[in-house]
Parts: sequence; C-alpha cells; structure tokens
Amino acid sequence: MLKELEEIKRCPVSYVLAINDTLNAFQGKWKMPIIGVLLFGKKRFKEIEREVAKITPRMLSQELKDLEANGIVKRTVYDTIPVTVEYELTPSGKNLSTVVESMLEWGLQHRQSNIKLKITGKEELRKMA
Amino acid sequence: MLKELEEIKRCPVSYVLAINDTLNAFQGKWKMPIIGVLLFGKKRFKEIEREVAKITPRMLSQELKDLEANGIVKRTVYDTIPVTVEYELTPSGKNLSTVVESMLEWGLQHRQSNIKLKITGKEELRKMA
DNA sequence: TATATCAATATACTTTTGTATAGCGCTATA
DNA sequence: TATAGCGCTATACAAAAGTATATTGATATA
Repeated sequence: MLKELEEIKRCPVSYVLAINDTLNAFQGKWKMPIIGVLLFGKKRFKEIEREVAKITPRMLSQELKDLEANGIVKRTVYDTIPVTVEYELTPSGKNLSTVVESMLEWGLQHRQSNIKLKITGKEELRKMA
Repeated sequence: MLKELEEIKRCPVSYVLAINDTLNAFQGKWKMPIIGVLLFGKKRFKEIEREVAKITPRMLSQELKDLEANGIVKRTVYDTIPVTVEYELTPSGKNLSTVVESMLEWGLQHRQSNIKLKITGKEELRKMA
C-alpha cells in the first residue's frame, strides 16, 4: 500500500493516540452535524440548535463543552444584556474539513460500489423525511 | 474554504448519507482497531483476536459481521477440518486507508497545537500500558 | 401582564454499547 | 485420556450515550 501505512506498521503509540483524537472529534451522534454547521462560520447556541435537526439543548450543550475541551470549538461570551454566546471552530477545528472531505469521497465511492447500501440509503431517507 | 465544501453547503442528502456511511465504518470502540490490523493483510479470527488487545470474541464476532454487512470486510470459509475462516478487507475497505491517513495527519497536527492533549495522551499511555 | 427568546441546567428515564464468563463441536497434540 | 486450539454463540450484567420534559433568570415584545 502507501508509504505512510508502512510507518503505521511500526505502530508507534503516538500514531494510535493521534488517530484516536480524530475519532473522538467525531464520536457520537451529534459531533459531526455540529462541526458541519460550524464549518460555515460562527454561530450562536440557538442558531446551531435550529440548524442541527432534532438535537436537544442538553445534547448540544454537552457536545459543545466536549468540543471546546478538545480544542476544536472556541466559545466567546459577549457581555450584552442578556449575554450573547458565539461558537466557532478553532484553526484545528477548521482543519477537520480535510478529514470530512476524505470521508465524503470514501462514502460516495463506497455507495457506488455497493447496491445494498443504496437501498439502505433510501430507507434512511424515508426515516429522515 | 475549499471548493468541495461549497458543494456540501448545498448539502444534498446523498452527501449526508455518504459521510454517515464513513462514520459508521469506524463507529464504536473496536472497528478502527480491527480495520487497522486487516490493512496489513488477511487474518484468521484468532489472529485478529490476538492482535487487537483486550477484545472479547463476542465483540470481534459482532463487529466482523457488521463490517461484512457493510461491504468493508470479506469472510471466506475454507472447508478444511476443522474449518478455517479468513477475513480480509474488500477493495472498498482497503480504500479506508486514505481516510485513516487523513485522520492521522489531523491528529498529529492537532496534538502539536495543543499542549493539554499531549498531557492527556501521557495519561492514556499509562492506562494502555 | 402574558408570552417569547436566549443560553443553558436538572431530573428521570430508555436505549445502545460493551464486558464477563461459560460453553459448543470439532481436531491435533502430550 | 487430558489439554489446547479453532471459530464462534449464549446468558447475564454494567456502563455509556441519548431522550423527554421541565425549569432557570434575564430581557424584549405584544
């Protein structure tokens, strides 16, 4: 396969940790959709809540804290009355777009090579509607 | 940002489904480690069990079925006595290496830009040891 | 005064995911 | 005969993740 994979083969622990960090950035039902909307710019709490279909404030609050603790999202409080809070991706968070793109490419080619998944997709579409 | 992101902006449902497929390929505690070992070639059940630290046969069996159903792993039974079973990545499964590599790159750069995570990493290292 | 928005938090609960442990039928080796 | 290896499955349980619903204190609007 590729050169870099040969390096993974030697499998230094730091590589495992690095991949794990990336996995954690997306883990769970809501992180990807949240990062998704934040890739298009700063948003306030309620804006994200509106744009991420069916998320509850509890989940949104929890996930934003998590993303903040992991250096993916930056939270800014403005002392307006009442307070305004804005969430935006850190530079590192913005870089996740390259990972998202590789996921998109793989997903598209995988679907093309797999008729079964296309059918599943249609079912999911119905559920989503 | 990038051109492709502009396309996501229009957000056709098929894109969401594609990204979801990729996410599902890695979701959970064990899929990434399993795919990881299979990236270096065909393996038998017990080999994978040995190479993926601390996985139980129940989890391994479950995850392999899942990966097979998603067209990521191919299972081959040889009629030796007793049977020999081999697992290998499908072409689509092998292509996941590009996603893994982008995860690796992001993870490494993210760690460099984040001292806090480096400390967490050391703790995880202790736990892993 | 009544209702709505903002940015959440609290409590209780259900569902999903993962663990622990034992066992199956088969065969090869000591 | 006893033990170990192979490729799993069964049962019971614990922990993690997610949901539902209500509420907070502040302000703005009808």
